[in-house]
Amino acid sequence: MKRPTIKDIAAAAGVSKGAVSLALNGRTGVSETTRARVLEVASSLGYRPSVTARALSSASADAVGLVLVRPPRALGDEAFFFQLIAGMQSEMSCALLLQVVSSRDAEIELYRRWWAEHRVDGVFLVDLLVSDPRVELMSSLGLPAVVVGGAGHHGSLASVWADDYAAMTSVVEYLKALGHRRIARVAGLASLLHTVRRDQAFLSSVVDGVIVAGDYTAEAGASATRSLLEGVQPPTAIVYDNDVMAVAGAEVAGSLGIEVPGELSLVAWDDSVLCQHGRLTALSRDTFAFGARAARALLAVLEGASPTDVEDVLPELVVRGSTGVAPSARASVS
Amino acid sequence: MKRPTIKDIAAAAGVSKGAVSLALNGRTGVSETTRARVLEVASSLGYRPSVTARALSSASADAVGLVLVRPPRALGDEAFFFQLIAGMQSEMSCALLLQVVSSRDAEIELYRRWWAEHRVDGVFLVDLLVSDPRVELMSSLGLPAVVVGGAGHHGSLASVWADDYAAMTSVVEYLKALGHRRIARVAGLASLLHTVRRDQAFLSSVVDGVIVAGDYTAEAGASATRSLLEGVQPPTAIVYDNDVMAVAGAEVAGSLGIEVPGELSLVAWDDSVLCQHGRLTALSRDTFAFGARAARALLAVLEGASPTDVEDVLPELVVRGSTGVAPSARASVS
DNA sequence: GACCCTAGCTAAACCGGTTTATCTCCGGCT
DNA sequence: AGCCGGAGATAAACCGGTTTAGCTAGGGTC
Repeated sequence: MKRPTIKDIAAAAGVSKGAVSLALNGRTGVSETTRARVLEVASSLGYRPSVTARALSSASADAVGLVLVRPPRALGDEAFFFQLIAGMQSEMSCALLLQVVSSRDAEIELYRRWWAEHRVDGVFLVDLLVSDPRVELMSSLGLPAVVVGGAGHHGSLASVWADDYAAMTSVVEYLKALGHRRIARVAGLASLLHTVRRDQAFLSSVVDGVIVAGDYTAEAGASATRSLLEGVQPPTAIVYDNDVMAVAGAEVAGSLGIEVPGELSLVAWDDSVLCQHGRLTALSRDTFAFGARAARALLAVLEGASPTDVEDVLPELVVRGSTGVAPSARASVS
Repeated sequence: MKRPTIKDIAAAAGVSKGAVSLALNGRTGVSETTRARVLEVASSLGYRPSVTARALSSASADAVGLVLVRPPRALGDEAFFFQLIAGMQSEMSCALLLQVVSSRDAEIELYRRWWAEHRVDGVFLVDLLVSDPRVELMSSLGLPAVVVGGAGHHGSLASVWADDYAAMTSVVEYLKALGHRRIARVAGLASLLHTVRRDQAFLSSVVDGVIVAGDYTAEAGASATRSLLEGVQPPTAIVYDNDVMAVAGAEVAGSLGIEVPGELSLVAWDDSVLCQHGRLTALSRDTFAFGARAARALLAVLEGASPTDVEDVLPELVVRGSTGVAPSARASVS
């Protein structure tokens, strides 16, 4: 089986290849009668232009790219990215080229390759680092890109982000209002920009705070929680950087016989079915909508709009059963 | 910035384009000394071949495709697909072209397009229907494909599958051994092949069974469970077709004051963090490994191996707190 | 020495489009 | 009548590779 090409149409319509190209792309240079005839022939032959061929002559590749740096096995548990991708897809008519690599270097190499090969029209940049070489790379390559989730301005790149600083501050204020003073934070990867941002917000608004590093896995959440609770001065509240660590932490607290929220309050960052069923108070944002917004931003850039920074709505704290008045505060009240 | 092309290398090495192509692809027709020189020049210039251009002359597209038919919003909750994709990626060196569409027709159209445009070297087919037009399409197009999750033989296509029939039978036998007689099944979409297969297995091994249709959403799981439990003769055990529906069902049972597993046993199909935290007995399979296996199968087909049917390991029943001896059986014992 | 074969390379066509240069024809203006 | 301009079309170059046909030089054979 063989698909019709532009040459077949040209022959069938009795015109040249060039004329067909002009006609199909709605450009001037052919008469309306000829254009109509060409379109007629094209549709009757079931013609579909080849993106591959078109990409060769420096036009659109009809795809955008996303590279995730992560051990593949860990990826499956992170609903965040899948939600994000689903949201992106909802706003995109073109395809998404997705590849998972295991190192930052491989990621950069891949972006170079995709660019060199005209494989994508633009890319999403996620997991922004504190000083991210990709930002510089994109502008030097001239590859349209949207920074997803990195607060602040990034060179000439468009970005879509949520205000992690304000969100963290609001969480801490909420806990402080409940009487909590000794508050702990189980953080995500220290190399990520939003981790630093949340760290800053946490430290500047908390009274007596401690930060433990984590890596988003259940194991990290459990061990961090254990070390915090078995320490000399255990906190009365813990804020986790994702849902998986928070649920694991809740389990550890339970196994240690510590009552939630009576003796310990827990907050998860990013809501999910997991938090809903664990009755965990969580900082909720609509990741699907976030992805959709990112996709729109990228499409806008591809259409020539000047890159803008779009701030997402502030994450909202969904209070469930895992947070309550601090034990010390309650003691002084009673 | 401009990437070096084969022409640049030819000029730098003082040979023709054709010779460079032969040299780079390890084909005969150039002397070893010339080949060495060309490779030298190529690497010093940081040359990367353009897949786009290569695809034009009917070679590899260096990508495989996956189309998901689903309302995008619903996708994010289905950890199954993300696990699957993560597993696929772990075994693939090439990129995955992913697109979510909303109708079966759009899916077929997309496969046609990708094929016509040489955009992918092969595709994965998921969510196999009872009589699936895609199977016929693939062989008529000559597009290499792997059927993922559809038990049985599908024309000339390779397939990777788990034995749903045997798995369902083992679940029912397990429940029967616990004394359950009135067993219900909350099924997935009736159009899917594996749903039918599970239905058949369920009906042929159960004594007094009833099947309620669902669509994998929490809402469907909840309403199906409610109608079952509020019926005249409520079942003593329910088997759900996925984790989301099972967890929702457990919640409904709780809100109705029905004790699990005292009065009602629950089993989920496909294990997940959700089941682990809900202490739900679940039929567990390694979806990540399943995806990896599918990827290997596709790569094998691309390399010219004749298509084979690979049977995945049988899902394993992980018994947790949601299943126990049937109430009637217990009554007769005491 | 004539003949043939083959290794090693080049030139050119080809893939399916886009884009530019060129060519023709027709109408309007002075 | 002569000139200019623009619309409408074509041929050809181009994108970056692959592939094929053809050319040349050298070695072996009789």
